[in-house]
Amino acid sequence: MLKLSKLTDYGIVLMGYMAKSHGESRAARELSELSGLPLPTVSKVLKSLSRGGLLVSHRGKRGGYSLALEPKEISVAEMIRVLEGPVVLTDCSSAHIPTLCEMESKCPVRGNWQVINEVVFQALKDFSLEQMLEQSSECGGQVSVQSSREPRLLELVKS
Amino acid sequence: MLKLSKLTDYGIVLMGYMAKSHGESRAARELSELSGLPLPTVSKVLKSLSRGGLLVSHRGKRGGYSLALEPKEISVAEMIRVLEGPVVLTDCSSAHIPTLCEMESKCPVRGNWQVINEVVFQALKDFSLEQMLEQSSECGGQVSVQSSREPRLLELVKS
DNA sequence: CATAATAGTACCGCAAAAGTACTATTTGGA
DNA sequence: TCCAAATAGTACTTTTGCGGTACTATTATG
Repeated sequence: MLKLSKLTDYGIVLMGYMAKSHGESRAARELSELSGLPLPTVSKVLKSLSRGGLLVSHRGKRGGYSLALEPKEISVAEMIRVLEGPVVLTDCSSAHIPTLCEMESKCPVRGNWQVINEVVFQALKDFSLEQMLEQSSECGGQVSVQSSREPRLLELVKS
Repeated sequence: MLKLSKLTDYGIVLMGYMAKSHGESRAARELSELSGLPLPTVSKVLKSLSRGGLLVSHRGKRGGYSLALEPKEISVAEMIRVLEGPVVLTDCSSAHIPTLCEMESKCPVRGNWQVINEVVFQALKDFSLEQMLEQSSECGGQVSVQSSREPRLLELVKS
């Protein structure tokens, strides 16, 4: 379903918590309690984010993680890339390695995947962590953001 | 990696072959030989596309499949939807069912996933099967479409 | 030096994808 | 009328990779 993995989902949520308390260092345990996610999982994800350069880690007692950049400098695309690799929809379009798809010569859609990837990537790149924290513009963010926006989405998906 | 499943990839390639010989009915065996994909796999995928309304099937001897719509009327989004379900990046944004994410009340990024989904979906919707058949505008489509375009993609992904 | 945090690694279970096989059904043509 | 060739449907097996967990090492604070 073109879905992100759960770990990626968690990671973006955790980045959201980090951004909300910007500047402050937070331990994995804290974030685990805040988010309700199991500690080992949180640790794993934070480690990835740290290795990917989106968080900086402070070891030792009173250690923790803090954001490496401003929330507005961090794009959704970047978080996805760090958490589950580059944004590419098909194997054939990820062929940096010269192992080209053996059917490439006769493939009728060859080449155009990369255009699509680029478009999707741009969409994700233009959305920053800061923007993700904002309340949805319409429907000030009360009870049911979901149900009020759902028809629109559904309409699009079903069309 | 935000990747499509192989079956979906195959499906879109097969739709490409169908579009190239527009109007003509093609049997699964033909497409299997054209594409080099194993026949059972091709059958499976064509069946899905048929059930999804993108192909029409003709049974019996001299049967086969043909396109249900004009190539320009079929979007990449539609093919993806038929082959692997609606385009939604996270579980929480697919909640038509009122089983909202239990962490929703405290989720810092709540609501905005739907905006992102919509953007991605639009990008995929605006790309038609017809467009996928066109040669890439730059680099007339000779030997190495890949290697000539790859640096651009890489640059984007790495940024 | 003890404590509390991250870093790293390795492992296991499970679910979904991918592929395959088999049978039923339909249709055209000899 | 019957056979052949095609799709339809179902069910099974294998594999892959995600998700989760445990354990150990390392680092820094007080």
